[in-house]
Parts: sequence; structure tokens; C-alpha cells
Amino acid sequence: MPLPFDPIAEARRNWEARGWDAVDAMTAATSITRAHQILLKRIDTALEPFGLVFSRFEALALLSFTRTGALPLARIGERLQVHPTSVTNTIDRLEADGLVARVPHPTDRRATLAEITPAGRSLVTDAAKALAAKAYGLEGMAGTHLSTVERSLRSLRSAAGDF
Amino acid sequence: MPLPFDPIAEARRNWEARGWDAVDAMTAATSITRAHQILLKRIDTALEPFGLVFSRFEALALLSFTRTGALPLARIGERLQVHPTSVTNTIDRLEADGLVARVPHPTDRRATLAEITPAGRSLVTDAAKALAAKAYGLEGMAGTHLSTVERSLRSLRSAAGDF
DNA sequence: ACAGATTACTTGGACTTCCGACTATCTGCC
DNA sequence: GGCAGATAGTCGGAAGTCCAAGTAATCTGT
Repeated sequence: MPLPFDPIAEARRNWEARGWDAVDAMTAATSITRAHQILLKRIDTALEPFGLVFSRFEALALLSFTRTGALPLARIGERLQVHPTSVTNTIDRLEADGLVARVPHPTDRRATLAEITPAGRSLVTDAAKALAAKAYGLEGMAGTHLSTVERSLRSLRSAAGDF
Repeated sequence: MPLPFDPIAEARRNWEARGWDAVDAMTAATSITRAHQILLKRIDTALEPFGLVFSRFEALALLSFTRTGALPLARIGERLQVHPTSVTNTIDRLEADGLVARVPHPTDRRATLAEITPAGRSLVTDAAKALAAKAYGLEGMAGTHLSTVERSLRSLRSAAGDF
């Protein structure tokens, strides 16, 4: 049941009435937070029939793109921008489902490779189709807004040291 | 240590090479996810000296805006767009810190009001200042991008039934 | 050659969020 | 009146994320 008003616009009015600063940043930050929440739920719903969640799907997709289908866990964490612990957890689950296998690194005995299995490859292809059919959770957003958002957020990611 | 390339641009190339659909939506969704992650960490870091996290700060701010300084938990959940159990958890913590108090609803015996205390009021004011000084975690984003993002995401929130 | 710094991964713990289920209370309608 | 259905809040459990710390292996500089 929708509210009879936009809660973020309402927050903006309150902030301004109080004379609090950085109102534009506040509304942008709140919008991003809420958008993320909507997105994550929709994406996970679309992936649920495949037994995946977004983070596992992303890892699987990344592996499927590599030439050998394998990557050290640390490299996965870098590319997906998540904590090493989260990678361990993600790969644990994928491995339990037979979608990836842990393989020792050929030359560096510290490292472990995650290698996508044929089952993983097949599943990630189907899941990507299902996700695309749901517009990656962004149904309801005009096409022009998609690229606008990406462009606007790029400066934030860059400033955060992502690349 | 930054990557030598933008991981999202790289993902886009891979998606396109595979002929997967909805590439713009994928990059937008990934950007939002990553932006949220950056944001949340920065905001929580700024709030850490106050013993708050973003969700608790939001609840406190909301209460401080009301005429009586009190709101039923269900109303808080609606406005902040979070699950009832999350509200319970948030208020539990705020109450343990003496920032809000649970008060029985005057006419509806099912409902409980969360009422902000003087300590809560004082803390939220200071915390808002600290957050504004850090641009709500959005330092590095051009001012024009702030409103662009908010505007672009509004259609998503609206389509999701927020308002 | 080798001690110290760095890197790779895992474990254990704290936190937050959601869902399902449950109790208590209110509301609408016959 | 009184019962069915909706609403308010809480509890227990599952999942995901991060941090701190620990083990193992590799790299670096003298």
C-alpha cells in the first residue's frame, strides 16, 4: 500500500525546515539506499528459481567470462568489490551446489582458484536470460534514466577509488 | 588499491560480447548496488562516533520531525520502508541507548509509540551536522549529479509502489 | 640466505535485514 | 452481540556483510 506522498520529498521538506545542510546529498543518498533495496529484492526474486542470489550470480557470470573459467578468490573479490570473507562465503555456497569447484593454484600455493563447472555455466546462462527479462529489477525506469544514473554514479565510484 | 579499469565498464563489454540482453539495465543496477555499498560504509563511519548506524539515525531524525516526538512503530516502518521486524530491532537499540522510549499508544492497545528523548534529540542534531559535513557519503559527486540521480530514481520508487 | 613485510584464504563473532509464525487487539458486517 | 479478517508488535531462524585475527605461503631487501 503506497503512501499518499513521496517519503523522500517529505524528508527533504523536514530537513529544509530544520535548516539542516546538504539537503541535495541527503535526498540523493536516501534515494540510492531505497533504490538498492527495491532492486535487490526484485533481482533475488527473479533468481530464486535458480537457487541463486545476486552476489552468487555475479560471481558465476564473472567466471563464465574468463578464458579458462577459473579465477583466484582474491581476484573475484577485487572485481566484485566485496570483502574476502564474502567471497569465501559465496564460493562455499556455489561449490555446495556443484556450480563451481575449488582448484589449487598451479604456481602459488597460497591461492585457490574457483572454477566454473558445466552445470554452473548452463545455470548462469539461463539465469541471465531470466534477469534480462526482468530488466535487472529496473522495470519502471525510463531507458534514458538508466544511462543517466550510471553516468552520474561513476564519479562516486571513481572518487571512492574503485578504478 | 584501485583497479586499472572500471569493473562495470568491463562487465558491460563482457555482457555485450555474449549477446546478453538488457545491458543498460545491468550496468545501472550494478552501479546502484556499488554506490549503495560505498555510501553505507561512509555514512556508518561518519555516524560511528555517535554510536549510530544509518537506519537508527533515520528513525531518530523521523521522530525528531514529528510534532509530539512520537510515532507508532508501524508508521516508522512505512515511512522508512523497512520490515516491521527491522523497526523492532532499530527501536530496541535506540531504547537501550536511552535515545527513545517505548510508550503505550493512548487509544490502541495493540500499538506502541516510540518517543524520542531529550538525549535522542540532542544526539540526532549533532549527528546530522556531522553527516552533512561529509555530504552524506556522497563526496566526490558533482552537485548537478545529486539531483539528477534523485530524479532518475524517482520513477523506480514510484513504480515499486512507494507512493 | 633469511627476517620482515605482504598476500591469500579461512574462521569466529557481531550486525542488519528479511521471512514465517504467533499473540493480542481492533473493525466491519451479519 | 459476535465472529471473520485485518492490523500491531515480537520472537526465532536463515542469510548476507563486514571486521579482527590466525595460518600458510611468497616476496623483498640487505
